Amino acid sequence: MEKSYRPEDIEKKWNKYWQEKRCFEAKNDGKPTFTVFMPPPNVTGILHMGHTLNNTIQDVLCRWARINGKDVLWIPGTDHAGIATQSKVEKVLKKEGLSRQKMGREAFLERVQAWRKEHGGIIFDQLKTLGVSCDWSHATYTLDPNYSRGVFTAFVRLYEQGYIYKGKRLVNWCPVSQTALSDEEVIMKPTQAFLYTFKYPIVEKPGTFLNIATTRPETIMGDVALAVHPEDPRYQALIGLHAQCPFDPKRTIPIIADAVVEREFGTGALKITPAHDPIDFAVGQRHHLPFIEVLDIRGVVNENGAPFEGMDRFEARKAVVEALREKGLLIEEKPYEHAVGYSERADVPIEPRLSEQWFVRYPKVEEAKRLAEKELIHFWPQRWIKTYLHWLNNIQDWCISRQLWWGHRIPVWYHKTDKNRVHVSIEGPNDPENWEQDPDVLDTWFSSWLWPLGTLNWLDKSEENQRHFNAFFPSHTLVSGPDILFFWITRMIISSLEFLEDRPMEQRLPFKNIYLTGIVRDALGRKMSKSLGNSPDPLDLIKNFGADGVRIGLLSIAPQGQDIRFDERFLTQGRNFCTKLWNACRFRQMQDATTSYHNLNDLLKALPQELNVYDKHLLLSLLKLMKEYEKLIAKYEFSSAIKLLQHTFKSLFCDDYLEIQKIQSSHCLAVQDLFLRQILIMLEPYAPYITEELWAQLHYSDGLIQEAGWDIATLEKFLTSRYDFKPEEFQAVETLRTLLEELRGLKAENGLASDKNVEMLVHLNPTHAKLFQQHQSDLEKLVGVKEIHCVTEIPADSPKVVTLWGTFAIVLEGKKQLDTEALKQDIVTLESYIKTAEQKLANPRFIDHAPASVVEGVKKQLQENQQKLEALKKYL
RNA sequence: GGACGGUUAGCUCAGUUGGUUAGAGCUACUGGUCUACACCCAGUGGGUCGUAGGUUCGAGUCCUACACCGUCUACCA
Repeated sequence: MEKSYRPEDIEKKWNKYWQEKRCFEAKNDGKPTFTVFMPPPNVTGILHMGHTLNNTIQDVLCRWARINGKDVLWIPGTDHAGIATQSKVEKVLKKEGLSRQKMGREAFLERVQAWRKEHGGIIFDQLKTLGVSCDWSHATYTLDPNYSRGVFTAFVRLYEQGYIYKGKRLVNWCPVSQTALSDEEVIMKPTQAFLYTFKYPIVEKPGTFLNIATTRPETIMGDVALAVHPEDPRYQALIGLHAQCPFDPKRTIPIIADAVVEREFGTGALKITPAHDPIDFAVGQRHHLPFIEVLDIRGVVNENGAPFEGMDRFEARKAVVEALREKGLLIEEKPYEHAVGYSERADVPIEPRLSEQWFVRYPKVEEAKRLAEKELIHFWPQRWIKTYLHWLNNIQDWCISRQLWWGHRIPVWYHKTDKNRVHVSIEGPNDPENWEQDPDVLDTWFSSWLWPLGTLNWLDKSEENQRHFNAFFPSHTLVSGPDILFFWITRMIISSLEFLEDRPMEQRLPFKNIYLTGIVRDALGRKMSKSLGNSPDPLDLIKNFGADGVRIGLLSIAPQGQDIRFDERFLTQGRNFCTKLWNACRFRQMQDATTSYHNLNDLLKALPQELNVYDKHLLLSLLKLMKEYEKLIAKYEFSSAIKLLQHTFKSLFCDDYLEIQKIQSSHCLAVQDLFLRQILIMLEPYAPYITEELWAQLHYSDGLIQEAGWDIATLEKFLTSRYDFKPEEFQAVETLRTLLEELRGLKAENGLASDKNVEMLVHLNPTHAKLFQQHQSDLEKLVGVKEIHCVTEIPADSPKVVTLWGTFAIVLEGKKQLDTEALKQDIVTLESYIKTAEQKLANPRFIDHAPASVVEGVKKQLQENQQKLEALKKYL
C-alpha cells in the first residue's frame, strides 16, 4: 500500500473503471428500485458550487440505496436553456458583426448547434470527476427527438383541453432579449428613482388641475384616464369630468373612480396607462378603456408617443419631465426608492408590454395542494410546504411563448389565406405550403417540467418500456435549490398529475420527497455569482483537496436546508480526514497484509471465540454507530451523519482503540477488520473513491464496495449471540477513557505532558479498586507514567485530581508547589454544583413533577460531587 | 405590506418530544514526534445561548414583543 494518500491517482483509476464496467446502470431485475432525477444543468454550462453540493447529496442518496440492495436509477441530463444559450451565441455573433436577424433562422440554429457541440457536455465530465454514480446510459437532453415529442404532445393535449390559449395580455417584456418572460424570470430589485408629481388641467373647469404622482412620466402619452378612489372626498366633484393630455391638444381623457387607488399614496390620483402597467391594465379592462402603446419592442418611443418618438425609454423619461417643467405642469420631483422588475438574464428593467402570447392555465392545482397536505410528497425541511402552497394558492397563468429561435418551436400553424384557421399538432399540417408556423418557441421550463416523464420515455407504450416506467416511477427524492421550487419542481408535480391521469394518485407524483438545499455563499455571506467572481471552480478544489475531500468538507458544513458559508478550510478538514483514514488502513495492513475475505461471513468466521473488554466495547459502539448513522441518513441529516462518522472513527477507533491495541500483547485483527469494513461502507456514499480503493487494498470482498450490503440485524444477532456483552464492562471502558483524559490533563498542567518517568499515587475508591487493578498496566502505559502506587493517604502538597475511581496525585521530586489556587477553584465549582443539586432535591414540586430518572440522575450527581469535594477539602 | 428562515465560543455550526454541569470542528495557546498519520498526537483557554418580558419545579428549547441579518412574496403608481 502506498505510503501517502494521493487522491488524483485513485480517482482517475476508479473513475475509468466505473465508467468502463458501467457500474451504475440500473438493472431492472425486479429488485426494489430507487430513482432520482438529476436537475438538468444547462447544456453549455459548467459545474459550479451549487451543482457540486446538490449532486453530492444525490450521490449520497443513490450510493446508500445501492449499498442497501436497491436497483438504483439516477438519470442525468442537460437542458437546452433557451434564453441563456441563445444570448451567449448572439454575443459571439455581435463580435463578428453578425446578428441572428441577418443570418436567418436556419443558419442561426445551425450556429447554435455548433456551439452546443463545442461547449456541451463539459459538465458531464466534470460531474464524473466529482464521482457521481448516475446512469449515463439514460442521459437525456431536452431537445432529443423523443423528449421533444413529449413536449409537443403536452402542448397539443393541453391546447385541446383548453388549458393552453393565446391571448393579448400585458407580459414581462425584456427589451434586450426582446422576448416575453414568465413572472418567475423577473427579479424584483429595489431601485433608486424619482417620484414625479405633475398636474393635469381639467377641461370642464378651466384653471383647475388634478395632481397625479408617477415614476414613469415617459408613458404619459399612453394615458387613457385618471383614476381616484371612489370614496375619496377630495375628488368627488371631479369624477366623470375630463383632463387635457399635455402633449396632444386634441385628446382629453376621463377621470374615473376605482378602488385600487391608494388614497394615502402620492396625491391619491393615478394616471392610467393600460398598455404599460399591470395595475392600469386591470383598470383599463374594468372600465373598457382603450390601450395605447407608446413603446416598441426595443423600449423606444413609437409614433403614438410624439413628440418623443425615437427616444429610448430612459431618455424619454428625462425629456418628458423637462417638457412638463417648461409647460409649468411639473410640481415636484423627489428621490424615491421602489422595487423594479429586472430581466433575470439581461439584467435590465423589464417593460410591461401588451402583446399576443401563449398561456397555460394550470391543471391539477387542487390535486397538487392535496398531495403535499396529505404528505404523499414530503418536503425536507418541512417548512417549504408553506411556500409551495402559497404559490399554488396564488397561481397565475403561465406565459410560455418566447420570442426566441432556440428551443421547441410552438406547434401551431396559421393558415396563410384563411386567417381564422389554426392548426395545432405534433406533425404539422398535411399541406404545409398553405400554412405558416408560429415563429416563437416554448419557454425552456415548458420542456423541463416534463423531465420525470420525458427521461423515462412516457410516450413509449411498448410493453418493455412500460415495465421500465412502472418500475422506476415515481422517484424517491428530488434534490434541488429552493430557487427553482416554482420554476420547475411544482410544475413537474402538476405535469405528472395531468399526464398520468390513468394511474392512481400515489403513482402519479414524480417524487415522494423533495430535499431543498441551502445556497452556497462565500465567506462573507454573499451569494456566489459570476459577476462577483467569488465562486471557486470546483475542479480546482478537487485538484487541491481530492474529490472525496471536497465532498466530505462540503457536506459537513451543509446542515439540512441551511445556507452554507463556504470556506476552503472545511475542505482541508475533509482531505485531512481522508489521509487519516488512509493511514489507519495502512497501519492495519502493516500488521498483516495477507488476510483477505470473500464476504462478510468470512470475516465473521475469523473472529475469535473470546474477546477482551476493549474489543467488545468497540463492537458495541460500532453497532450503535451503524444504527445512528442509518437514522440520520433517513432524516436527510447528511451533515450530522458525516460528522458522527468522522468523530467516532478518529476518537474511538484511532485515538483510543488502536492506541490500546498497540500496548496489548495480543490483539485481534479481525475486530479491526470488522470495524474498518463497516466504516468504509458508511463512508462510501460520501467518499466513494478512497473507500473503493481501501476496500480493494484490504480485500474485504471479491466485489465492489457498493455490493457489500447492509444487514445490521444479522450482524447484531451474530455478535450478541456469540459474545457476552456486559453493560458494566462497556461502562468500565467508557470511564477509563474519561480517566485517561483527567490523568493526562494532570500531567500536562504540571508541565510533565511528555515525561514518561513520572510516578503517581492513587487513593482508590473502594468501589473501583478492582477495576483499577484490571486496567492498571494499560492505564500506566496510556497515560505515560512509570508506575501508579496505591496508597491510603495522598500527601497534601502534591498536585492531584479527584476522579470517579479515586484521587490521583503526581509524585514531585523537585520543589514544585501544589497549585492551591486551582484547587480552590475546583472546590468553588464543586460547591456550586452541589448547591444547585441540593436546592432541586429540596424542592418538593421538583420531586413530584420531574420524571424519576431525572431525580435519580441528580441524586447520583450530587453524591459523586460530594465525594470529590470531601477528598479535595482534605488537602487544603 | 405579508410570509418564512437566522441570531449559541474568535470563526463556521450542532443542540431531537422542555430535564442533570450547553457540544463539535477550525483558530489561538502549551507540550510532544516513542515503528499508521505534522494532512499528526496530548492538553488548555474561550459562551449571562440577539434584547426585554412571560409560562414552568425546571427554558438555548415553549409563548409575547422588539432589534438586526437573510430569503421569498406583493398591483402603493
